[in-house]
Order: sequence, then structure tokens, then C-alpha cells
Amino acid sequence: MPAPQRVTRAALTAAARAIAERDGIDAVTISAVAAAVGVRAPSLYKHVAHRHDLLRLIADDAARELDEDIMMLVGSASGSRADPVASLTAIARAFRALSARSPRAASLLFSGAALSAEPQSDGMVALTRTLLDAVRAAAPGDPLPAARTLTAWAHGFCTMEQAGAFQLGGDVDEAFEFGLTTLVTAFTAGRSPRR
Amino acid sequence: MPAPQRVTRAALTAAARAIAERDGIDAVTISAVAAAVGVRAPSLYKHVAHRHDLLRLIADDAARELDEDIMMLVGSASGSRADPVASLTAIARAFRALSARSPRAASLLFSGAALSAEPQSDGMVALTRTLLDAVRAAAPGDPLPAARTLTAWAHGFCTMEQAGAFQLGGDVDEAFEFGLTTLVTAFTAGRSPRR
DNA sequence: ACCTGAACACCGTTCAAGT
DNA sequence: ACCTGAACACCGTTCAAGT
Repeated sequence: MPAPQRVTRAALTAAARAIAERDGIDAVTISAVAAAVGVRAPSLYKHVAHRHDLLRLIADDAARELDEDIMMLVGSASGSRADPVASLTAIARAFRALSARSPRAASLLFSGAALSAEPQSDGMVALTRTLLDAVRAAAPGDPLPAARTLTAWAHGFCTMEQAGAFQLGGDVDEAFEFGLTTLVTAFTAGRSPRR
Repeated sequence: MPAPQRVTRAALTAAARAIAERDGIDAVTISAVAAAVGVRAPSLYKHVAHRHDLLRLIADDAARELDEDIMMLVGSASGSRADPVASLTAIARAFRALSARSPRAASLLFSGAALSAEPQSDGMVALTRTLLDAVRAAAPGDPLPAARTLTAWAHGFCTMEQAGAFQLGGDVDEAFEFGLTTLVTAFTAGRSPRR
């Protein structure tokens, strides 16, 4: 007589993410997550192949959540007529808001945890598409370099902020808005910075 | 009769950094580093307080090395008359070169490993000063927002590149140069992007 | 089909004991 | 003053055994 399933993917994800935010990424262990969902450690290997998969679940969940947040702010994917500058600004601020409320999950988004396995998660695919569409609407030509520049800056800024890397005082909010305006202004100037 | 010291700080740092680059950050354990320098694990606690300190040694070493690289490229700290655009460009490229040759050490530079303890290492202090001086020479006004923008972008770009986050094809070198030109051009335009 | 206890090779860390 | 073995509480992972 088969044992009934007591662990759902959603419960696993929620438990892993809660532990990550409460006690740090290193505390997301097979043992801790198993205890949080009410089974013994070995049982978790019926649902994930390695400890690393727990971090991937967290990253995928954060990607889905961020894409939903952005959709809420900039309207539906292709039919939007919103100001392209406002869209890019909203995307960057949504990422920083996620980083403020879920710093550990946000730090995993572009840090290899979500990237190692095939295929990419639905959340990451959707997020990538949303960002590329927004960059395409704001600037002519190949959106890839601009999208990579904006993502790298936002990821770097938020991980540094959460790690406590900005130790020289000053206004960190102002530094974020300065970087955001600098990049979006340059992108929408309509010409590449070099001929 | 006291036992002679068999472990130097330099040997500890070199061993930890070599293990990090060869086998990854997670492989930098008290046991592995102790074995690499020829003592038993408990002896390492005469030289570091926690495993985390091993990562700090790596980060500090990388900071010192990067500051030396930059000094070699842009000349001595305050007396330089070099083109300020060329200085910022050289700094960013030196960081990416470090990230290519020592990806694990570079990823620790702004990721909390070097940031937790007081006081900051000489290498981090020197690196911060070098960057701020270069930004000051290139743009009028408060250098902090521009320095934070450039650092966040470079850190984000290099960690994403090394993590394999750029999966959509295209030319990653081109994306780096695009971001670098975009930022440096905006900084040296001599006016803030918003009034 | 899923869950469990037992087992293995690790790890960080502490501490009394050596020299 | 530094190094060591022994010990403790952990961890990831495997596997035969339960239901």
C-alpha cells in the first residue's frame, strides 16, 4: 500500500525560502527543510536530487514573483503603450523592492543557483522576456547589451546594498536613483554612446 | 619549550585562495586549508577565529592585488595627469581581468566576506580611495553616487558573467564595453542627468 | 510510492594534553 | 606558544527495510 505524499513542491519552496530569509542561505539544509515540512531528511531526496536544488526552488520562486510584480506595474506584456522610460524605471525599482523584502532570494536570482539546470524555469524565462521587451520599447537596435547593463547594475547594486558594502555614508537611495537615471537616460537618448 | 610557528599568514592566504579557485568557495574548509599548509584542523584556530575568516583573507588579498594592478595602469595616486576617462576605463577593465583570472576571489570582494569585520583591510581601503580619486578627477561634484554606480555595475556584470548568467548568446565583451562607455560617457558629460 | 532508521564520510569547533 | 588527538554536534547522501 503506497504511502500518501506528504510533501508538496509548494510547501518545500515556501519552507526553503522562509529559512533562507530568517537564518541565511547556509541554513537552507536538507535537514532543516525536511523538519520544516514534517518529514525526515532522507525523504527529501524523493523530491530534490541535491541540496542545491533547494536554492534553485527559492530562485525560481523569486523570479516568478518579480515577474508578477513587474506585470502589475507596467501592464500586460506586448499591448502596453506606457512610457518606455517609466517601464524601465519601474522594473529596476521592483527589483530593489524585492531585494529589500527578500534579500536572500533576490541574491540567488542571477548568482548561479537558478542557472545551472536545464531547462530554465518558467519564471526566469518570463522575467527575461519582460525585461527584453521593455528595453526594446525604449531603445532602437539590439536590446541585449542594454538589458545586460541594466541587469548587471541592478543586481550588483542590490546585492552590495544588502551585503553592507556601502559603508561610506551618503544617501544610498540617491545613489540608486542616480544610477537608474544615468542608464535609462543614456539608453533612450536613441544613439549608441560610440559610433 | 614553545613550538615553532609553522603557519604564516601569507601561506594561509595563498592556500585558501588556491583552493577557492580550484574547487570553489565551499571547498575552502578549515580541514582543507589546514592540510594544505601542513597542520591539523584544530591548529588553524590559532590563526583564524572562524572559517569565515578564510574567505576574508582571500577577499583582502584580491583587493590588494587589484589596487596594485590599477596603480600600475593609471600611475601614482594623486599626481597623475592621465585622461580621467582612460583611468575609469582602465579600472573597470582591470576588475574584469581579475574576475577572469580569479573569479572566486573577485566574487568575494563586494559580497560580505570582506565587509563584516572591523577595521577594513588595507587593501580595501586603498582600493576605495583609488576609485574615488579617479571618479573625482573625471566628474565634478559628489563622487559617491557615480562611484557606487560604476562599482555596482562592474561587480554585477563580472559575477553574472562568471556564474553563467548571460545565456542568450550575443557578444559578452561587447556588452561590457557598451556598459562601460555608457557610464563613463554619462559621468564625464559634466552634468548630472537630472537637474 | 513514499517514508524511515541506520550508516558513512565528512565538517566546524572545543579542549585537555603534549612539546 | 603552538600543535595534537579525542570528542561533540552537526551535515549530505545512500540504502535496505517498512507500510
